[in-house]
Amino acid sequence: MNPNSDPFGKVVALPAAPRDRPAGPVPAEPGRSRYASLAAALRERVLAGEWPPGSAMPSEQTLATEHRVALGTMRRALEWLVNDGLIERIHGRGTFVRSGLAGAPMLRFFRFGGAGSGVPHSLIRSRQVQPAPAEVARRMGIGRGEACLRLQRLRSLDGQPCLVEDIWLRLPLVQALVADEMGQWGDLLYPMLAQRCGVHVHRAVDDITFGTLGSVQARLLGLMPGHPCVLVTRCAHDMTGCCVEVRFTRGDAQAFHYSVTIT
Amino acid sequence: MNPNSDPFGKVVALPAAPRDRPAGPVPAEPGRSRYASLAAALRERVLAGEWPPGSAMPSEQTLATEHRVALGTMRRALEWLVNDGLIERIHGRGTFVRSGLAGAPMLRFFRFGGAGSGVPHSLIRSRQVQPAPAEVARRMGIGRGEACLRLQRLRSLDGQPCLVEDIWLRLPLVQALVADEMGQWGDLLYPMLAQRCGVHVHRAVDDITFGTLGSVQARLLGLMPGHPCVLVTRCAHDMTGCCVEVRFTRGDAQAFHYSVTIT
DNA sequence: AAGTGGTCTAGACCACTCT
DNA sequence: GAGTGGTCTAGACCACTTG
Repeated sequence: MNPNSDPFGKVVALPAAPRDRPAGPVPAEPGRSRYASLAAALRERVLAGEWPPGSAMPSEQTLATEHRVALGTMRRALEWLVNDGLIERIHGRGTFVRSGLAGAPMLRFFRFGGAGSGVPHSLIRSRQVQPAPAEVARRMGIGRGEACLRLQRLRSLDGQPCLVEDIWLRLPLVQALVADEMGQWGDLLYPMLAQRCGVHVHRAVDDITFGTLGSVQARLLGLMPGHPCVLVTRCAHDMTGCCVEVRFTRGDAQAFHYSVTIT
Repeated sequence: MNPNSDPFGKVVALPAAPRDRPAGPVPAEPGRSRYASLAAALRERVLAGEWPPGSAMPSEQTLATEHRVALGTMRRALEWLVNDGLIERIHGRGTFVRSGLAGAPMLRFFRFGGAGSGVPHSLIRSRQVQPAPAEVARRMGIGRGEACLRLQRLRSLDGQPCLVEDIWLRLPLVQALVADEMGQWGDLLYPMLAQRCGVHVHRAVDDITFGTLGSVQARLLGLMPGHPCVLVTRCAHDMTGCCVEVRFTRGDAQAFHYSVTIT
């Protein structure tokens, strides 16, 4: 594998204040391009919180000078981080650390009759601190039985229930939500996680499989028990790669549709 | 929308032999970067067949000289075409026009018990020239009832039938297959299309929905009629964007799985 | 007007592949 | 060794946003 295709595997130990380094070009490690090293180094600084999500980074010119590389090289490194989804650049304004996914709408997997207002309404059916079952623990990378915050949620479009969700959140990361006033919660989970817990969901993996509805789920959705359903199992990660959420979403298989393009 | 995000919308009329153009830099159209124009121009030359699929293009240095731009600018243009999937570059060897998808395996949507040899065995159950039904015609962008080559195929893994396929191919593009000796056909359709018809599948869109098996399909798969199934509807396009295939693939919904990552 | 990212240049040098 | 793509530099100029 080209060592540059994943510039983040190995990270150079860079002094906190690169200005203090001796003169001369950055020592590019053998077999690794300079911009790959730069990208890895910058990534570390972002993850360390030097520039919090949503804030601006120094200009490319400043960074290039700091790291004693040509502007083009620094641009190349920043480009990597853009493709990686860690930062975004806005012409004329600056370079910003991304504040995470606004939402990763489950609805993109479904096509329900109603035109829909876009974001479905969320009803929290229950909130409990519970020990993680085996699958959740495995996916979250924690010990079986460790405490999680569990939310059971029913989502509706135009008053019509369409998705049932079983959400497991990592503690103590979301401790703030355990006793929080739920009346204030919006319809979107991730913006709330960012706002109330400082947890920024940066990447989510959705696993899609087929199954049938249990009796409780069926009743909530107004369908028959055993009705075919789609199960979307999501693992959401923060910037550092830590899994902060495992979610099981079920919806009518009839309403499912998804499109994939191959090139 | 940034006019550079799709550099192929508008194409500069370039003389066939750019060497003959008057001296001076390429006239970048207003609001369009030079490398975007270059990418569009090169794309035209590829589509026109100047360098057939699988063959090498001139070196970046040669192209840069021909088009009277700096090397870096030409590299940027070529990079576009790489991301677009039209060409690929190999360090030390050259730049090549991609010969199309080797395969876009349907099996990636399924997880069947057997370890599997990778490519499933293909059995052609029928081959007929037939008028296109409404949906096929619509997706293929042809008139309803126009003649297509229809293949019905059963795919098996380790001797176990797993997928039924209903394939509609555009005529007269695949005319060579109408009377061809089927015994010679391999298990993969696209390499054969390239070899026997000169049709290179460059992009495929798969639409996934759920449904139930008809009686014939069920019998072929060894399942009960009405059994839940996944229906993958594929439209395959060649380099020029022309839809050359519409395919309906059905398999056991229980075996379905797919993973999507969001960033 | 000042500061930011985006484009483009011209050239040096390196790494890889073939013969 | 010749030819290819990949990296890196140093600098000019343009386009966009903000005060």
